Amino acid sequence: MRDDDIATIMRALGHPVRLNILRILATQQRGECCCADVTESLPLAQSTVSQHIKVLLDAGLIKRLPRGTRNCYIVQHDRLAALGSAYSSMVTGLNPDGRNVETELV
Amino acid sequence: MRDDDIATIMRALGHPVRLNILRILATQQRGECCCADVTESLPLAQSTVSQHIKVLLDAGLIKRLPRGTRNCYIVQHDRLAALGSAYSSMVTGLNPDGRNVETELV
DNA sequence: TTCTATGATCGGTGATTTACGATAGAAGAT
DNA sequence: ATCTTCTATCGTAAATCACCGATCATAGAA
Repeated sequence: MRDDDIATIMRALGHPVRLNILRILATQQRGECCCADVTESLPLAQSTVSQHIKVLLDAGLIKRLPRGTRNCYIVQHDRLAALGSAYSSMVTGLNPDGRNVETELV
Repeated sequence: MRDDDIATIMRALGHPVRLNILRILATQQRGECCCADVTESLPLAQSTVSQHIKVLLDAGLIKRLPRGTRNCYIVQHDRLAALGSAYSSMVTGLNPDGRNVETELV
């Protein structure tokens, strides 16, 4: 994973509302449906939520599922995991002693 | 770690130049000195680098060490690890099956 | 077909970010 | 004391972001 990709994803995660949206999406059991639901759970306009969703989409952190007249979104857990992976190896690489300060992986 | 803190750190890491700066700082063996060195390693003006450094400072990702006429910076590995920790538990929390997609920790 | 609901997108506003050159202050050297 | 070096900060311009209301396209219902 290139630096640019890491930065893009980090950036997408770098807003509390977007962290919240991920959580809201994940909470919907069966992954079924979301979107107006998300707006309903937040003190923001629909257009604003839609924009935040787009940022998450562009970062590949969620996926769109057209469901008739509405769009549902599901969290891309593998992508989140991939970031964790890339991040951990970056942190490990930064550590001069090579000791794994904490997270072991990859 | 609160969402706001996670978002702040993520955001600080959400720029390729800043990832680079972390790497440059980490590469200086003995953690000794940096700053003009950083500017030298990047195609950016000194003032711009200084601003990026400030973002990293504010996020607690690096620490300033006054060294006479110059300032040196060192990476705060524990802070990086703390984010990894917070991130991993967040991702785990997002996963409906509770299975740990990958990174095990905390 | 016409109506309704959903949600993406457009246009706009104000705040923030990224970049720069210029400046200023502090520490060390002369 | 003066000069030099280093670097934070200021001022500025351009780009991007976060938010909003309004609009438009689409799918389903009437």
